[in-house]
Amino acid sequence: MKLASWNVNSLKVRLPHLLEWLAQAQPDVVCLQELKLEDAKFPRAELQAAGYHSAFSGQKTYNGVAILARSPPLEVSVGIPDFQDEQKRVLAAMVDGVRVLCVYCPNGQSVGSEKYDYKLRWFAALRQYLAADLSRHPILAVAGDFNVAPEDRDVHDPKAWEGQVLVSDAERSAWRALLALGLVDSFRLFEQPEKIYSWWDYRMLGFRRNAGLRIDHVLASVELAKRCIASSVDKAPRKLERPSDHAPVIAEFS
DNA sequence: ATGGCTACGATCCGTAGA
Repeated sequence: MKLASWNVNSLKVRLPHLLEWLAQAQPDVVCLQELKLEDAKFPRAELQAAGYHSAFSGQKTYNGVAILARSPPLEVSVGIPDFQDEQKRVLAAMVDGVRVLCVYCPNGQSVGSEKYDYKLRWFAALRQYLAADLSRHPILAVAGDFNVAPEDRDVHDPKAWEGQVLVSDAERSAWRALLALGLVDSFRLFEQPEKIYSWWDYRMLGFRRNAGLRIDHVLASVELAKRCIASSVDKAPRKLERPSDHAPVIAEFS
C-alpha cells in the first residue's frame, strides 16, 4: 500500500496537479489537507473517474480534509471525539484493513498567540484520540500536515527559526507525545539525503533556495511500521506552474 | 528590512497560511 499526504492549498485550484500526480505516483491512499471548499463543491466525480473513492470533510475558505482511496473508505469518522471544533481538520477511515487518519494540524500563527494556545490544546486532544484509536486499531497510520518540524535537521536554517512557531519546544514536545503512543515517523525509518523538506514559503524564492521545513508526515503505528518499505517527499509537483506550497509525502507498506 | 507570495471572499483591501 502506497499512502500519501498532501496539503494542496485549495483543491479547486490544485485539482489538475492532483490528477496528474495521482496518475504518475499511483498511490493507493491519499490524505489531503486545506481543501478550502465546502462539501457540495468537492470534485467527487473527477476523482472517481481517476479511480479513487473519496471521504471528505470540507468547509468554505479554510481547512478541509479528505481521504482518497482505491478501495472504499469504511467506518468514516469526522473530527476529534469530545473536542468541539468548527474547523474541519480531522478525518478517519478504514482502508484495506488499515486505520487511516488524515490530519491538518493548526498553524499556531506565532508563539504565545491565541492560535498557538489552540494549537497546543488541539494536539493534546489529538493525542487522547490517537491513544484510544490505537488500542482499537493496532494497524494504524496518521498522515497529514502537522505544522511541526520535529528536529533541527528538518529546518533549512535552525538558527533563524529558533523558538519560532513550527519549531518551538512546546510544539516539538507535543509531537514527541504523539510518537510516545507507539507511532513512528516513517521518513526516519530510512537513511535520507540531507535538507529534505515538504514546505517552502512562496515568498523570497523559498523553493529555489530550498529554504524549507519538513512539516508534513506519515506516522505509522509500531505494528504497521514493521511493514514500511519506503518513505520520501516528492518535490516534483512543487516545481509546476502555480504550485501548492507543500509537496506530497509518501510511504509504502508491504 | 518583520517585508516578501498565494488563495479567498470580500471589495479594489483584510485575513490566513507557515
